[in-house]
Amino acid sequence: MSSDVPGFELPLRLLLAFRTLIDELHAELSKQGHPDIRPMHGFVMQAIGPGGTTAVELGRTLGVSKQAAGKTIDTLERIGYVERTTDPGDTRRKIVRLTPYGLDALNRSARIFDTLRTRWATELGEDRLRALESDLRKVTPANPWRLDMPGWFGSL
Amino acid sequence: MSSDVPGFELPLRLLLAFRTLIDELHAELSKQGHPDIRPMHGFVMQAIGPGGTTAVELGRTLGVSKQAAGKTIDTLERIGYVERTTDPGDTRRKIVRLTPYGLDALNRSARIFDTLRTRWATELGEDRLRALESDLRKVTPANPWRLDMPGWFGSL
DNA sequence: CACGATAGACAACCTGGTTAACCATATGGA
DNA sequence: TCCATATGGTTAACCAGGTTGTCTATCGTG
Repeated sequence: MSSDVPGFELPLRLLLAFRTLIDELHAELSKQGHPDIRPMHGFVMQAIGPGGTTAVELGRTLGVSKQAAGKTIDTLERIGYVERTTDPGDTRRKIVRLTPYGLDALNRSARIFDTLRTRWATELGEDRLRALESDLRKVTPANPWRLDMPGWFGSL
Repeated sequence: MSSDVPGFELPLRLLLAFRTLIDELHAELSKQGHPDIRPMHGFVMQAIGPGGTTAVELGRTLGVSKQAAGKTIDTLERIGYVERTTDPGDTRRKIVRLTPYGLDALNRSARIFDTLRTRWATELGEDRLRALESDLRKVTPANPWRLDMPGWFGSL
């Protein structure tokens, strides 16, 4: 049957695995000149992308309200990771762009994640890791950016 | 190499997979008479266990402050999932115990998780799922209850 | 050109964290 | 035995990151 694993273990392990990666990422980022970055900031910056975005658009991408997106942008702006510039073609819009510092954090994050992935590949075997990735893709939504976590990234 | 997967995908998929399970759990719990339960409550109740605990102890188990644990207990008490009784042997301590309603939620959660696991086993194949579980165990801490997520279960 | 739709900001509120301070009770050593 | 210290719990003030509702400014179209 299916219950030799007490129901709670699988979800817990998934969460823990995520946490493990994120914790190590931030320990490393901290060493590499980004001590103030918070776990979700990396995801938000990834969602902003190199081309920039707006608060409304970011909210849609992340599945949170435009106000929540605006607050997050405020924070990111305050600590120097993004900047707001007004769109010359539409003065209502404010384009949010990564600063060089923000871009640096994003690039370092990607490299660190690659390193961590390599470590997992060593621990599990490349084949097993690929299988794991493939299986995770099968059981999760196609568009990974539609996080829809008002409260995951947040309350819970 | 390792970068045919853009670094961010693995952590994201782990989080999404967790989310997927939790969302379906709560959709189902809601149908089964537990509409007010929040995602973390199940984990907290699991951490409380059938024998009961105290605020300080629960805080230690979950890796949050005793005050935070106390607040969570307040909430759980308010919605009827736990009750506080004073310890006759030490009048400072207040034993937190699951109510029958709380126990019911916990039991149903376990059953629903089992059902979801079975669905994954169908989608992925039992062998693949076992491999996934085994691999997750390899890359996560031994004690899954030491969540240490002040801010995961929480801010981020 | 007026009106509806859109972008952004602001306010009030909620949840689940944090520290700090405090009170009551246990407990162990002089 | 008594007092100092440690421990359990509560309260208060704060923070981050969500929510909804309201408001203003601007865009774009009939």
